[in-house]
Amino acid sequence: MNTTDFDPIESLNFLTNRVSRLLTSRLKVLLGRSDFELPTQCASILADLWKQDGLKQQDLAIAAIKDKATIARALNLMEQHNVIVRRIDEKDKRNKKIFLTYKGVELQQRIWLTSIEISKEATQGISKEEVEICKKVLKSMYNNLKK
Amino acid sequence: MNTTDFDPIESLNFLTNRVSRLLTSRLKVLLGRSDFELPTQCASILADLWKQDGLKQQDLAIAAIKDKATIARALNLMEQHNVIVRRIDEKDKRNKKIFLTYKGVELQQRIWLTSIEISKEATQGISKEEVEICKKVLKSMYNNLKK
DNA sequence: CAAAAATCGTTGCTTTTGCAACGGACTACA
DNA sequence: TGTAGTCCGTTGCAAAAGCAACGATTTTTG
Repeated sequence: MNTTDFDPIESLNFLTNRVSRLLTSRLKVLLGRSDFELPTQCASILADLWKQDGLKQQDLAIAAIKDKATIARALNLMEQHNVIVRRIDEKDKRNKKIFLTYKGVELQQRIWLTSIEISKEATQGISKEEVEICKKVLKSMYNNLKK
Repeated sequence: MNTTDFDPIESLNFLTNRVSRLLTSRLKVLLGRSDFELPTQCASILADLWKQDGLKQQDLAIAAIKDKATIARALNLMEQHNVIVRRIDEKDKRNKKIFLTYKGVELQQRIWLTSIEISKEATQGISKEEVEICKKVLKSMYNNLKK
């Protein structure tokens, strides 16, 4: 085992971590310009709510791979800003279901458009085929690791 | 623009974020078993030091895309645990150069081996060619976004 | 049917992180 | 040469995030 064999930039852990961080910080900058008054993390939650209105908090915590307390506090903020609404699940009163308000949907649109813009910046000079393969591999890794 | 067009799992931001988080949490679990007494973030710093002993703190902050104060505190911990040594750069006394101790090198080895193991888990069922393309694309994105 | 175990969201506490301000050291320019 | 501006690491402070414990509710089990 030779020390010089290893290069951090060849490690998937390193690469996904840095790219993710750079994409998020770019998102923060671009959203900040158009008075996005919430912490960037909320953008991630909004994305998860995209196709699945009515999720409970626990679902969101799992989807975001974060602690449920962290999600609860983010939702508090979003509720204060009238971006989401919490409603108790009558079928199981332990759960609170999360719904987007009209303002929340608007925010989603803005985040969506901005992410697309950032993806274009990020994949400049890379062929579409290769980007697609990259996404496919990431999806497989996600499924492998998700448990 | 139709709401149903969007699926978060198709977004590079989402994918890199989740895969990175899952890889890191797996790393935390596996290192935890073999009494890795430092916060997981230190593993990332150790990786950056792999090929470039003698970096200054600012370099590490940039490499890790984190605040220099955050790095300084992580280095404090690592110094307390005799994993690294700080030495003032005599040529420019503003800088402190970071060097690994013997114990630090040992740690690196352990982290390296563990990352390889995790990568194997994560890429199970994916062809090597596609994994390579994925890494290549991530590297390009990294360079595009790094500025 | 009753008691034990599990699930969900909240709260308190601690750790981690980033931002801003500071002092010490170097550089550039007049 | 000296003065202003820049760069580096540290510290104080505030925001963000995880862990553990709790009450309320539901499910399981005997």
